Order: sequence, then structure tokens, then C-alpha cells
Amino acid sequence: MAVDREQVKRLLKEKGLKVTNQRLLVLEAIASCPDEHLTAEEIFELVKLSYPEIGLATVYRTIQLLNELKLIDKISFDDGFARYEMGNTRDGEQKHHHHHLICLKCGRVISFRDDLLEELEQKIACTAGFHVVDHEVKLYGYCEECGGDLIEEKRE
Amino acid sequence: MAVDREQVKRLLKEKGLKVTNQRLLVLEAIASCPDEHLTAEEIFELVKLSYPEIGLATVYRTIQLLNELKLIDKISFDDGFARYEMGNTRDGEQKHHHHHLICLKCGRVISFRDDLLEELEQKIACTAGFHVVDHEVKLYGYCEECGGDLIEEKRE
DNA sequence: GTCCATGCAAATGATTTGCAGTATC
DNA sequence: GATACTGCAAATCATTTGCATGGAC
Repeated sequence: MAVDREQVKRLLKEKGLKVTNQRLLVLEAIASCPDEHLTAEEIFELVKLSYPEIGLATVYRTIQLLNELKLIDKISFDDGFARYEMGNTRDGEQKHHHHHLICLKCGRVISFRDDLLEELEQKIACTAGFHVVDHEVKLYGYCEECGGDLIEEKRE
Repeated sequence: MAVDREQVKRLLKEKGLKVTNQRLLVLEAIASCPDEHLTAEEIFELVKLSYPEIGLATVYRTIQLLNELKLIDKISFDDGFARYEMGNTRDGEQKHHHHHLICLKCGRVISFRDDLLEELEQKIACTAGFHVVDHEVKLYGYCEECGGDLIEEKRE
């Protein structure tokens, strides 16, 4: 997943923010690991490879900024770390949320895209007078390697 | 929502754990606020009303214990506090998860019960070889008072 | 009486913040 | 050149832990 530097620069300028190497590098670090869910510390280590002078506080501040700009999404797997991944809004496209399967044994996190939730949202909106604009779903269980498909053959 | 003290005592003893006032009181504090999502600090304050000697560390340790015993559930709304609510496993009954509508304006949290997710779980199990055993859903939006039903009449 | 549970105070660890120097516009 | 951004170190704050005392069984 590549970052459109020009588009990001434009967005920053629009908001009266400055374009800095640190900001671009943090965003590109996250973009370079599309299937990971990086912690601030991990992003810090990644950026340090090409820009050793960066400070951890800058990473935290940048992450917060990019999140506010909707360029990245924040997620938590309740292991004590906030995690980040590329945002889902591309140009004018509609949101295409992906959710997470979390393996209770090995901790692996698998992302999946789903549209079934739209239906649920509609239902909620009608019944509760609640206008849903976003959702987050986590499914916990066991992945293939950890016995996900051995449901029937348990008991060994 | 009342706590069946005898049943809880039995459960604790079964596990070789001791029955203490603190443990019962923490559980009852949580049970006494079925529509709230209490933080450790809030539970601490509640229990202190009837048992002023209790320490915050005990509340944290007890919460952890009750969570492991599946008597309470942990949830996080990403505001920096872990929150707790009564567990959903009642006797031998099947789980009946409820999920959360979180208002982005007033912060109100509305719980709702849903079974549509079962369908989604089945789908995932088949396609990804993933055996889902639990799920967590958060819907973000605007509640009735904050304009949830004004979707059409927006503008101005 | 044994050993687990508690209360207090101190430790931990992710994240935030103050401030002086630095880079962007 | 003004002002926003950065790096460093110190501060914050929810949660955890060590240890001596107290309570359950």
C-alpha cells in the first residue's frame, strides 16, 4: 500500500499544518505494513531505521494527528497497547471497514471485510433512533492452526 | 439484577478460593448498576459506601478474579479506563451477548441485544476456518437526543 | 495454625507534556 | 523571521506488585 505523498502534503497544508519528514515517514511506516497492527513503539523502531533522530514523543504526536485527519485508524486488542493501521477512506470512496478475528490461543489477528453489518446498522437505526456512522467488530476464537476447524473432532 | 450469594460462594469454594466480604461486595456493586459500565475507581467508591476499609488494589485484584470466573465482563470504550459489567452466562444458559451503541456527541452508551451476529459467525467459520467463540461489537453514531433521528432533516 | 487475601505504598509502563532548539513556510 | 514541530526529559495516571498484617477455613 503506497502513500500518495502529494495528496498528504496537500491535506496537511489545507489544515494549516506543516509538512515534515517525520509525518510522512510515520505514515509510510504504517502503510508499509498493511497486514500488521503496529504499536507506537513499533512504528518508532521502523521509522528510526531511515530516520534515527526521531523521538518517541513525536511518533505519539504524529499518530494522534494522522488519526484526527482520518489517515489512520486506531484499534486496541486490550493487550495494553494502542495499535494503528491505514485508514479506510480512499479518495471519495465509501468506507469499507474491515474487522478482526482474534485467535485466543496464538494471538494472531486476521482482518476480514464484511458488509453484513450494514444490515445490522439499519436495524439499529430504526429500532433505537440511533444514527450509526461507524462500527467496530472483534470476533474471538481459534484460527485454523490452533484448531479452528477441529470443532467436531475434539475430544481426541 | 441480584447476585445469588450462595451460588457465588459455591463457585469460589469449588475453585479453592476464599469467600470474602470484599469479593461479594465488589460483585454486588457491579450488579447494582446493570445499565452502567463502571470503572475500577467507580466500583471502589461504591463499595466504600458500605465498606470504607476496602483498598483500591483489592478492587483491581477482585475485578480480575471475577472476570476470570466469567462473573463479569470487561469492556473498553477507549477513554483510558477499563470498564466492567455483569457477565452474561446465567446458569447453564447459552450466552446472550449484548453490544454497545456509543454516542459520539454525548458519550452515552446504550446496550442492545442482538442475534444477527450468529449468522456472521457462521459465515466466518466456514470461509476462514476460524472457530468463533465470542464477539464484541461497538457501533458509533448519534443517539436520539443528539440528532440520531434527524438524518434526513440535516442541513442548517 | 496455615495460607490465601487485604491494605498500603511503591513500582510499572504506555502515553502526554513542558520547554528550548530547529525546521517549515 | 514568525511560528509550528521536534527531541529530550520529566510528568501523568491507570493498573500492578511487594510486603507485612489480617482473616477464612
